[in-house]
Amino acid sequence: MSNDVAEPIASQETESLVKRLAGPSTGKAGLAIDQTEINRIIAKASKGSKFYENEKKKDKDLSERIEKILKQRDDAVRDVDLRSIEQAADRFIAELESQRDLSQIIVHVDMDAFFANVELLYNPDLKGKPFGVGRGVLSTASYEARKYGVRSGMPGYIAKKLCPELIFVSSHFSRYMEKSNAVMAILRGYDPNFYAAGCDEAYLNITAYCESHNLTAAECVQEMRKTVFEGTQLTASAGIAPTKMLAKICSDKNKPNGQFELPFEKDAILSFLSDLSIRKVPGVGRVNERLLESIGIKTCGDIFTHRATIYLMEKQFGRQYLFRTYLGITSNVVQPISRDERKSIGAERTFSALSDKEKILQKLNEVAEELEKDMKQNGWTGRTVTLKFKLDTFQVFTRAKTFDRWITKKEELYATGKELLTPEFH
DNA sequence: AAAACTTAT
DNA sequence: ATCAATAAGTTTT
Repeated sequence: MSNDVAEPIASQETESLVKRLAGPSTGKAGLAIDQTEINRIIAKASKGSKFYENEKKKDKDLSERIEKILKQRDDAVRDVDLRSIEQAADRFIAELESQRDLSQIIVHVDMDAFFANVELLYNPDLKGKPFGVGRGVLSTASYEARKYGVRSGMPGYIAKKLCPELIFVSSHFSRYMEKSNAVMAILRGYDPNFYAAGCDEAYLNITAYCESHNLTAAECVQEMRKTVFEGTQLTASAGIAPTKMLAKICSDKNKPNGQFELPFEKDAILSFLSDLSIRKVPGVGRVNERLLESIGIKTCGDIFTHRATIYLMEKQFGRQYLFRTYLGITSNVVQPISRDERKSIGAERTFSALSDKEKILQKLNEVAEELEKDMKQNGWTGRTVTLKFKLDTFQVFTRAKTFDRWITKKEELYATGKELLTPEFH
């Protein structure tokens, strides 16, 4: 360690930018020992890069957007009787409260450091060591690595700065899929209608299972996690609550290899939420976090304090969503995604900047071929072709074209992509 | 409908 | 020096 620890953050580097550079998963996951110090190292490591400059611009744009919203709020709040707005909000909230349903037992199961723990089974020497899965950008990090602030989605070279002993392990997707299938097969036994949210997490409604097996929710989930472990050698954490949102938040409470049950009572739910960071709420990412923070909302409990502002600015903040979040009255419907609900399929590649048009078109052909292969494999098709392209400045653009016929062949995909891309060459 | 923006794994 | 791939939903134009 050198004496740079005390080096102050450059003045133009706002707090929000430093936080932004630390990546989207920071703050969602539990905080490491000294997140401020970690953020500083990350900001320093990425400083001056094109990525950094792009993030800086996005941060500035967001700050301006927030300023505008605050002006709108000032206009909206002027000349109104806040007391009566609050009463209107209270009536709105009371109406939502009357819809509370505590009858369903929802579970969110979340595999612990999934990719990392699968790799551990194939390479036990990694046990106890900090390692990350993936090259370039990490898919996940072992718990030892997380202590240093290493996170999924983090570029390897920054992870290495945070944890110089970090070991890089290549990813093996077929291994993860095999384990994922094994886990999901076990979960299906507890709820045939369960919803797999990605390869390492799932939502279940275990109300019927508990009833027919004469088990409490906690006993059922304990047994479920034990069965998963015996069948796969992998640990899972779980949350038990009356809604999907609450179950998901609870699954984080005793991670790894633990479970947490929220009492199925209104007051317990409200107090659980009251000091919970708004960032933990599914759907609140780093942008909405800043938006809400700007009007004083940092926790779910703050939603009530600022209910008048939210009520007045329905469009900007979405009062139904926020009031439901405050109450913990959100969806408790668990159902599988049926195949025909699929909305899009895509393929993308990142490569070092090319100025040669022919070479770029060659890349386009590659993704067209891969996309055709993926579509064929599963019998999918579509009528809108969207071309997405990213410059070396990290700016992202999309161009789309909708047809009145189904597009399936790589030749059509390539031709459409080329047509959409050509006007962009200059 | 197209493009941008946000979130999530 | 170096920051992904994929999908879905929302908002704006």
